[in-house]
Formats: sequence, structure tokens, C-alpha cells
Amino acid sequence: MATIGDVAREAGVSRSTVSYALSGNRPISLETRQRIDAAIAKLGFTINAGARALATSETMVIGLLLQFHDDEFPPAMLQYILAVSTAARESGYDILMVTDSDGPGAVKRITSSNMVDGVVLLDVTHEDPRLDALRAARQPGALVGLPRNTEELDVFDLDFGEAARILVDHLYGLGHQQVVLVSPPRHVFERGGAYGWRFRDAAVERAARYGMQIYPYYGESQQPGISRSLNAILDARPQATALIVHNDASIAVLPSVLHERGVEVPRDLSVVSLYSQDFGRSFLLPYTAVETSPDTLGREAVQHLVRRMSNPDDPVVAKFIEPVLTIRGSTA
Amino acid sequence: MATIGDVAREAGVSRSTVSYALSGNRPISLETRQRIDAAIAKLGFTINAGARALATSETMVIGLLLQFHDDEFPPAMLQYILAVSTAARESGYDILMVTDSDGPGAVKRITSSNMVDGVVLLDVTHEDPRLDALRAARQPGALVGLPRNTEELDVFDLDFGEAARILVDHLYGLGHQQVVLVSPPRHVFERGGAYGWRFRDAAVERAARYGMQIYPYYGESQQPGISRSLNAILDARPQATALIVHNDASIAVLPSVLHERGVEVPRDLSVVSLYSQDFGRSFLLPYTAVETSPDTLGREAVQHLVRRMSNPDDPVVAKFIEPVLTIRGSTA
DNA sequence: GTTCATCGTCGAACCGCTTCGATGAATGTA
DNA sequence: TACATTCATCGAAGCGGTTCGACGATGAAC
Repeated sequence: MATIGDVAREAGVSRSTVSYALSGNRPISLETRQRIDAAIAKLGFTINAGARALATSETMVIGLLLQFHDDEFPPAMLQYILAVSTAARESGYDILMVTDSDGPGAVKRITSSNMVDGVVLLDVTHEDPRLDALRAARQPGALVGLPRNTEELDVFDLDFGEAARILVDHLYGLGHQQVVLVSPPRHVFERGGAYGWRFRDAAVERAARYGMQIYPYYGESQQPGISRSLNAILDARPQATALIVHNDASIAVLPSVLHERGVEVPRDLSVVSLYSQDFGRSFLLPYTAVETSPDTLGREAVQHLVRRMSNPDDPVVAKFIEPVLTIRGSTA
Repeated sequence: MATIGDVAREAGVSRSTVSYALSGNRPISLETRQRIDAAIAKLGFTINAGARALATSETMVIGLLLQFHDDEFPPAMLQYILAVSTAARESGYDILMVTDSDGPGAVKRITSSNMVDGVVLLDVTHEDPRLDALRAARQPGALVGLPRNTEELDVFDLDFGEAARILVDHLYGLGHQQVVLVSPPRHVFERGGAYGWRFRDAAVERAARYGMQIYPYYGESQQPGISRSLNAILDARPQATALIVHNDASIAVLPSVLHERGVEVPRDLSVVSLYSQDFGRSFLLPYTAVETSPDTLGREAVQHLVRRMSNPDDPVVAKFIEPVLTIRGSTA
């Protein structure tokens, strides 16, 4: 493999000159630059990323930390992964994807060994054990999901409270008085997935203000439990005229459950939910829903992370992206 | 950040001694080792991965190359990603996940800059343009998916031909004579996704041998086209008594399509397919199917890759994992 | 015709770690 | 007692880059 030294020799200049030509950090005469370019082409030289990282203390790699919990619906996660990866590449970074079950250990490992310049944490919980490790790290981080303590950390999430209010308002506007809410599985709440209660509490509060009846339930995450629980919920509340589903796994199977029950939307039941456009397309979900925008979220997280790498002392940001309602005609 | 030099000073030994203590490459006296351990603990030293990589020419990182095509069903891909990531970590490697739309460029970039010790290519096509880049690389690669030319390359895939034969045999054994086959979308074939025709050709050949009628169709990859095409296919072949679905997107929506048509499985129609257990669980698929084993495949690919890194001259391997039929009672 | 910048280039030091060869001490052998 | 081994450690060189300070050559300013 050709090194910068080989290029230098071939071009008849010093190594530092080649380096400057490569980085553009100092002026180089046109003629020298051309000789260097020719040498690079001739030798097929590519800069050694590791050596550059050692010299510059910049790896141009971002760590992406995620875990697959049993209580989560994998397809939903993929959209974040892809968004982060794409956004990173646009900023010149590569992605080191880490799925260790030991989250804090993984954060520690990749930060303290200097494998990455920064870290994106997906699916952050209320008391996320990874955060201490992240705070102790030299590298900055960006969180997707809202922890209890956001000190020193940049967080990005959907405004679930507002999402809930938008959906409740929408149903209230149509005259619904009895509403069932399907939340994420109980286990998500226990784990500290704050989006669960942020949404639920806001929905309950808003419904109460309107004098609506709202009946919250936990969903399930694995078949056949998902269908079973949906059926049980619907059986339990026959008088409800609307359903709010805040759970990817449940919404994905809802069409077949409703079909099986002979329930027609929106004639017999109005349905609203939260999911991304892509997710809805994969599963043919025809419901009026708040867009969860994993692509925007992933991209924002990466962009802010990259910015913070160069400006470590910028004020911390907490960005809650605004939920947008997409009307798909599943309410009446 | 503490370096190995700091540790050496703290422990009162030379840097090389610390290095040997860390790697175990030379004997170190118990007493010295303890002093070094104490120093490491006191300073919170972690080895710098970049520097080590530069010195050893081993990054302990594996590149994972994948792309999301519009004609693919994203949830299926995730299982491979997870399997590769987990297996890699078990062997002490991290994963650099690259989703560039320019596949060959991505391979070139991460290999020639020495960012990785090896590469796993997912979803390899018949004439995959990434293979030339891979062959030109110093690092070995492992392919998931079967290209036309496997020279110099280790490949891993399901034995799709055998899978087709197993399914056809199964249907034939039950007395079916008219069978509809839903293949991957046409676009997958055009792109060179060989699993499409490997399966189809074997199924057709086998059916012919038995004197069965088999009607192959392309599926679709995006809703609402998936449901529409399934309906069109079923309309076109009312006399068929069995359905073979070789397409993740189609099988995922099949339950609701059949339900909508009032078709009961297996009373009105027998259905067999190919998908992994996890996939089936996410989507509650009740069909007798061949297990696609993405976890086995991903793990095998990584393990062989790791082996090849240390033994570059081992003979090339092409491993086709044996399809296993899981009976779920969707045939009669 | 000096003096000063500016431009383009070079050499050397450094980033943090590994590894080779050398060295001195301890041990075993004749 | 002398010599050969083995053990534990050290110093220096090297991995492939970047960057700082210096320096000669130009050209501009006075």
C-alpha cells in the first residue's frame, strides 16, 4: 500500500508538502500540486484513515447505539438507523453501529478508546443507564428520546404531548366522547420509555378538559398477544367510538384485527395513530395519524452532533419536533 | 486522556513493558503486572484503538455494506444486520455500517483507507458491482447472496433451489396440481437478485417433473400495489389450490388480503412460503414455510470472515444453508 | 537598493501504540 | 567456578499521517 511518503518521493517533494496539498491547509504551487496529483494517481494512493485519526484526533466516525428490546417493534427502529446513517455520510462521517446488550459498557468502550468523535443514542429512556457513561466521555452525544435529566445533553424527540393533544382535539372536534387509547406495552413504561406516558398523560389531561371519557390500555409487542390484547380491549369498551393507537406493533396488525371483527373504519370506529409515512406504506396503514418523522429526527440529531463536535460550548439544545397530522379519512 | 506512557511512568516501568503486560505477548513478573494494573486503574487508562490499529494494522472493525432498495421490504433486512452485528461483537469486532447508494465506491472507500479488516456484503446480486471493488481490496469479504462469479469470494446463502423443491414436494405430496407462485418483484430480477430465479426455476422444474401446473407471477414491493397484485393473481388463477409466496412484502400482507377475499386457509387455499421465525412472529404469519435463517447466515458469514482474516489462503467457501420446513398447518 | 511581507517548501517533532533486538539478573548445568 | 539459558525489562524504531517553525525566493513598498 502506498503511503504519503511514497507519493512524496514519486513527486519529488517532502511528505509535509503532500499533506498540505491534500488538506489544502497551506498554499501549494500549481505545478507541485499537479506532480503530486499525478503521483497519487500513479500509485493509487489512499490516505490511511487510522493514521490520520491518530494525528488529528478525529476519526470521522459517529457511534450509533441501539438495542433491540423484546417489547419493541423492530421495523420502526430501522428508519432511525437509516436516517442517522444517511445524514452522517452527508457530513462526511461513517457510522459505527453498536448493538451490545450492555449499553453503558458499549458507550464507555467506544468513547474511551477514541473510536468515535461522537455518539447518537437511540431510544433513550427516562433513566437511561447509558447517559452517565456518555457524560463521562470526551465526545459529545445526541439523544433520540427524552430522559429525565437532560443536563449537558442534546436531546431530540417528537413532541408526544402535543401529538396527543392534536389527536384528541381532532376526535373531539368530530364529536367523539368515548375514546380508547392503546399505549405501548407495559414493559416499555417500566423500562422508562417516557414517550409512553408523555403521550398518555397529555391525552388523558386533554380529554378530561373536554369532558371526554378516555380509556387507556397497554398494548403488546409480540404476536399473538398483540391481536389478542386488541380484541380484549375492544371487547371491554364496546361503547367507545374512537381508538387512539400509540404503538407500532399494534397499529401494524390493527387492520386485520378490525377486519376480523367486521369493524369498518370509520363507519363503526374512528381510528387515529402515530407512525411515519414509510412505516404506513410498508404496512398499508390507512389511518389519520401524526407523522413521527424518524428521518427528520435522525438527521437533526446527527447535524447537531456534528455541529457540537466543533463547538463544544454551544448551549445545550432540546429539540421537540412538531407533530403534523396527516388526514387519511379514518375518522368520522 | 491517559496514554500508555502515563501508565508506564506511574508504574515506574517502560512503555514497552506496559504494552507487553496488556497484550500478554511476553512474560511479565507478577509484581510488575500488579503495579501496572494499579496504574491503569488509577489513571483510568483505556487503550487508544486508532493508535493500536496503526501499529498492528488491525482495526478490529468489520464493514457491513447494505443498501435499501425500493423493491425490498426493510424489516427483512434488519434481521441480517442484527445477526452480523451480534456475531461480530462476539468475535471482538465492531461494525462499520455503510449504506451509501454508491456501493462500489463505499467498498473502495472503507477498504483502501484501511478503516476495516474485512467486509460483509448483504443482498449480493448476480452481477454485483461491488465485487470488483472487493476483489481489488486487501481485506477479505463475505457475501450474503449468490453472485454469478464467486471466484476468490466466500459466499453464504440459503439454498433457494432446495427450498423450492421442498415446498413443491410438500404440496405435491398433499395432492395439489395447480399452484400459483408469487416471486419477488420484477425489479428484483432485473437488478440481479438471483434468489428470485433460483427459487422460481427450481420450483418450475420440480413441478414439471410431477406434471403439476405452476403459474409464476411477480409480486410487488410497495403498498397498495402489493395487495392489488395479489388480488389480481388470485383472480387470474381461480382453479389453483395452493399458493407459494416467495416475497417478504407479499407474505406480510397476505393474511389481510385473504381475509378480505373470504378465503380461508387451508380450507379454500393452501399456502406455503419462506420467511424467518422472527419475521413470522412480527407479522403473525401462520403459514407452513421454509425458515430463511438470517441469524445463521449472518453469523456464519462473520465467523468465516474472521477466520479468513488470519488465514487468507484457506480455500474459498460457498456455503448454502439447508432449508428447513416448518409445518404450521396452512396446507391441506 | 534596502527592507518587509508573502509564498511555497522542507525538516523535525509528534499522535499513541507495538515489536524487535539488546541487556542484565537469576537460574541451571557441567 | 565458568558458561549457557531463561526470564523480565528497556530503548529505539516504526506504523502513516499532521503541523509547527524555519528558510530561501519573489515581489512590493519606500
